[in-house]
Amino acid sequence: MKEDNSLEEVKEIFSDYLTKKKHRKTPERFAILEHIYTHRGHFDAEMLYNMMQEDYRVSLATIYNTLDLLLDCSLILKHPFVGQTAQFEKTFGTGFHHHLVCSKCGSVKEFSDMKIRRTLQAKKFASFETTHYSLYLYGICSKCRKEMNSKKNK
Amino acid sequence: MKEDNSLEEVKEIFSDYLTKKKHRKTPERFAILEHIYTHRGHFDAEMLYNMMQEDYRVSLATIYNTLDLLLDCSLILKHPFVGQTAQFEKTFGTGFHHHLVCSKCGSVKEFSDMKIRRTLQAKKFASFETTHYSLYLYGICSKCRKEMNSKKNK
DNA sequence: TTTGTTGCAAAACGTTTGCAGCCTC
DNA sequence: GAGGCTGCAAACGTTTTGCAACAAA
Repeated sequence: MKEDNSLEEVKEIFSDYLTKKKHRKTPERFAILEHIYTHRGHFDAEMLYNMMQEDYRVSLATIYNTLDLLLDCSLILKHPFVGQTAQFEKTFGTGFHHHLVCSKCGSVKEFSDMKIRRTLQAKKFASFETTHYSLYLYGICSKCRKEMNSKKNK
Repeated sequence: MKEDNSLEEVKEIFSDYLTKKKHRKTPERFAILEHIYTHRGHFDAEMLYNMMQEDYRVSLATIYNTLDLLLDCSLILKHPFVGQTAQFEKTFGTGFHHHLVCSKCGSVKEFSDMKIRRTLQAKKFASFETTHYSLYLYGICSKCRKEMNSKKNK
């Protein structure tokens, strides 16, 4: 699947969703979707706002509004990181991955592990229909580990 | 391990931690710890504050301060649920468990799975020191599933 | 034409901070 | 007695809301 196709595909999904829910297809909404899908990695509302100021001006309120819609139709996901601002990520074309979160500096790295993935996907419940999962490993990244060690030696 | 012993044990851990870090052993800190460990389930700062008003008055600021200390010595953990307020949970005497979160009604259930636990604990990184992990499975709980089915049949 | 959506600014919310007085150590 | 800790209230940063103007259907 090519990047370009992915963008068109995603716009269509959003369009269908808006139609189904009887929401309006405003240029702002599609501009926001487009910026998200031509951007790499995680982002929060303000990063998206700043990024968009250059070529398509929208208000923060509209960004929050649209993020809710995109969440509802699963075109983005909201990360439950412990911290100040809500982090988002697009869901199409990113491949599967888990997250490493540094408890010290809050940095987030991604990793993939097939064994973990298989183990989790195999899990079934009688009275719960799993749609997706999120796995976060917390700890200290190498950068912070170095800083802590050098402080200790003082 | 009995509940009563667990409380004493936990107080000792906290006491040792405070000594080691050269922090003071104030009555407020131990009162907060005690309330947390005689309470079941998840809680947030304000719930704890309201709960404590009855028999030991502390300020919200002190609660936040103490929660940070308890996090630092791993007597509680902070849940990265998607949402407004930070959720905490005690770490001793609760057994290990993962979480099922219903995307429809937001209810949270716990489950245990040794295979998953072992797989995740076995994972090691060269440049990341893992301290803990959190796993959340999202989906639709049986109650919401029934509601959705009965709506569809109308 | 209707009514959902936008931008703006103000409000709300959880959390953090500054500071005077208190109480461990 | 010194300095960390507390309570209070004000400040902070993110997200939500109220409202008038606008534009999609």
